[in-house]
Amino acid sequence: MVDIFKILANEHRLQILHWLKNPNNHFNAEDIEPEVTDYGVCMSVIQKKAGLSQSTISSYLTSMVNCGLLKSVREGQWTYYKRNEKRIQELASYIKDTL
Amino acid sequence: MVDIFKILANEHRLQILHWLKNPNNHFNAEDIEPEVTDYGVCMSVIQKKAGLSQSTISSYLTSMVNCGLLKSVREGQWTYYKRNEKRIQELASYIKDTL
DNA sequence: TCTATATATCTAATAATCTCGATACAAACA
DNA sequence: TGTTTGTATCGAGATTATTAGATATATAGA
Repeated sequence: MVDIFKILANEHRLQILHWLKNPNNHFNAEDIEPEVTDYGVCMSVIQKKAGLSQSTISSYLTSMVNCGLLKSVREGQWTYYKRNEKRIQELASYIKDTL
Repeated sequence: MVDIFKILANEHRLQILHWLKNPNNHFNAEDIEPEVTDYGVCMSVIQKKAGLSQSTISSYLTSMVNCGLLKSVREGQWTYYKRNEKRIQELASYIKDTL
């Protein structure tokens, strides 16, 4: 559980999580088709919006997948990321009932 | 919100929050009367249980008060700490609905 | 095969956090 | 007033996080 909080203890990662809640509200679907799909949003699109380096975003996203907050799918040369809503609700429940 | 997650991103602080959820289950009320009261639990009792230095616990508790997770009351030479349940539930709601 | 694009990994510099001991302050009490 | 107990603050060394650039890998297309 500490590991999840460590991931959330960063402005940029929180933002990414928020953007991915409603990708169409935060990423311009017209400009970036087909990088926003049912699979999620691909790294380069997230990276451009975040304004951090590609290596930083890559390691952020990897860590978010590792702690279960995101899921990823590799499709050709792209890796798509989406939220793991189940995990996020589990976190909310944990704080509500157990923390 | 990031600041709250930073506070939670530490094993010891998480433990303290958990101990204070049910102080009587975690602190021996007989040994330490009257340090566990309606006001909460005093610092020295928390410090002894945590096994970290007094200065560390003091700054942890202060930071937890500052971010709203705990409330404190000074009574004579003691400072008592208890959870801010309202704030904790707000955090759970934020994660559930907004994050 | 050569090139361009997307992603992943490695290395390193800077910044922040962790944690302690020393010390200061504050209250209780002999 | 001097001493003890509880708490707060300061300064510093060790550890961890942040973040970028360089480089490697993988895929798609000319």
